[in-house]
Amino acid sequence: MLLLRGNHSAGIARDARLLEGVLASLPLFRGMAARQVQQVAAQSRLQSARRGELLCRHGEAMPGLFVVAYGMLKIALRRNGSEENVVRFVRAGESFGEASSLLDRPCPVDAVALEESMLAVVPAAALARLLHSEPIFARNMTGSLAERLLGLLQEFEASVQHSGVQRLACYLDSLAEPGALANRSIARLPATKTTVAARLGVKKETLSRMLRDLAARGLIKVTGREVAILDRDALARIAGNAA
Amino acid sequence: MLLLRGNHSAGIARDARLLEGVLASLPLFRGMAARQVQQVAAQSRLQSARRGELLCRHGEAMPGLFVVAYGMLKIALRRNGSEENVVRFVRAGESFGEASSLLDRPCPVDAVALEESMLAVVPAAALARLLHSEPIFARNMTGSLAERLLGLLQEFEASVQHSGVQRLACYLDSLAEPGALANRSIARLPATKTTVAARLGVKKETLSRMLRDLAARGLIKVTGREVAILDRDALARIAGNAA
DNA sequence: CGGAATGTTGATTATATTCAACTGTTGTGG
DNA sequence: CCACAACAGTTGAATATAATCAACATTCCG
Repeated sequence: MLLLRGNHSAGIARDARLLEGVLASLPLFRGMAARQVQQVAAQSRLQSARRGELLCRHGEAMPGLFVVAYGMLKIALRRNGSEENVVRFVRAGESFGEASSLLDRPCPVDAVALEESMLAVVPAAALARLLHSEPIFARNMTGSLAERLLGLLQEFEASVQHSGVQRLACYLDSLAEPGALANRSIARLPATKTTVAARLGVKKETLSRMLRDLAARGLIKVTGREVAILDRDALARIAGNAA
Repeated sequence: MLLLRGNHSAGIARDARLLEGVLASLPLFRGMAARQVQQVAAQSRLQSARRGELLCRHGEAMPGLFVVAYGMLKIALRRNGSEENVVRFVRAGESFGEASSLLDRPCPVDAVALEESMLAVVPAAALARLLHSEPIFARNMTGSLAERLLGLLQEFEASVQHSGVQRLACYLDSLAEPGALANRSIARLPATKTTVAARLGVKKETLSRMLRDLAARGLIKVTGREVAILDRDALARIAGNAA
């Protein structure tokens, strides 16, 4: 068992509690006895990651299920050199790597920390054991995988059938804070514009132009990563319309 | 229990056997006792479909898990009117609808029979029961969903990062018969060119032009739905290269 | 503070769509 | 069995969308 903060027993105890807490809050372990979750935690390890650190490279063996305790990751498909396409962001409390861990397949994507992050890593072997011994876990897992599948399908649909602006409009809407007045809101981009562009499946130049044009039409106002949404209805109309 | 061929008891018996055989051969039910599979079959029904028949429309309630006994389906995303994008073809022995049945969500896609087909339909409720009572089934289901997820991810990758010709080259290669000489083979398109175009994420005109150009370069020879692959290596090179 | 990373803007180009006209194929009812 | 309508496929020209290239501006950490 590798923990991070060396051999100070106080640090270890703190880490163990963190690990347990992170796992317990995951939908995957919902409904399981606290003792069971403790056992899983005992088989897992914590891993910290600095900004830009690669947690898992495409084609490498999958170390296991990653759960984000704090920080944020991007899951990206890479091609020769610098071109990449971000599939999704993984935020605190979310996980990735279920499918390839379960099937013991090499990692199909790159996972990169976008900021200082802390992760719990549950080894594939532990997952396999749980899958056989804990029916609740197996059921939770089917649910999670099914959710992920439908989500990816939706992503696929958006990327294939919507234009760049449509995807942007839709994405901004999904980021919009629920509060505030009906037609206005604030969206805070979760990463650099370049990375958000990759998430939307366009180049940074294209995103820049799209944002400029939406701003010129008075629908939004961009200030760094803050995007003030001035006319949410119009934005939704763009997101939904053909062309 | 609705069976198809009316009340002739011989027909019913035949249908019951067909149903059972179809389910038993499905990876999802691997490792389960014959008696269990029989029970599932008893809760399921057969459904025939003519060419072009819509089995399941986007947004409608999901009747359950569909398993193709014979024939072929396309799973497609539709947008206003006629535009569509084919996610995958479902052949005999394959299934679809696991995820949305399990989560009891509306059907995320359209499913259309491409030819005279016969399907087994396992109601969502039966799946839910199995998931709770049969640990083997739950495990099989995680495996199937994980496979599907990785497959979709790969599909996603291809569609986002490869150009039209690359996707075509890759697809032809995947259809190529393994036999014959090393560098030559035959690929038979599973559907009309228009549908294959939708599968590749391009319009029929674009597919037509791409095929013409590949033929002009001597890499393939097209005769109706038959595509003779004359230089498989060159094709693979196109599929793999950037641009 | 200074250099690297990030973002903007314009000009040009690549890729695929759309529109339109036409040809070929298929399956069905008279 | 043929005629004919519906569907499927081809081709060219014009167009849309976003990528690429290049130059410059800004921001952010270290």
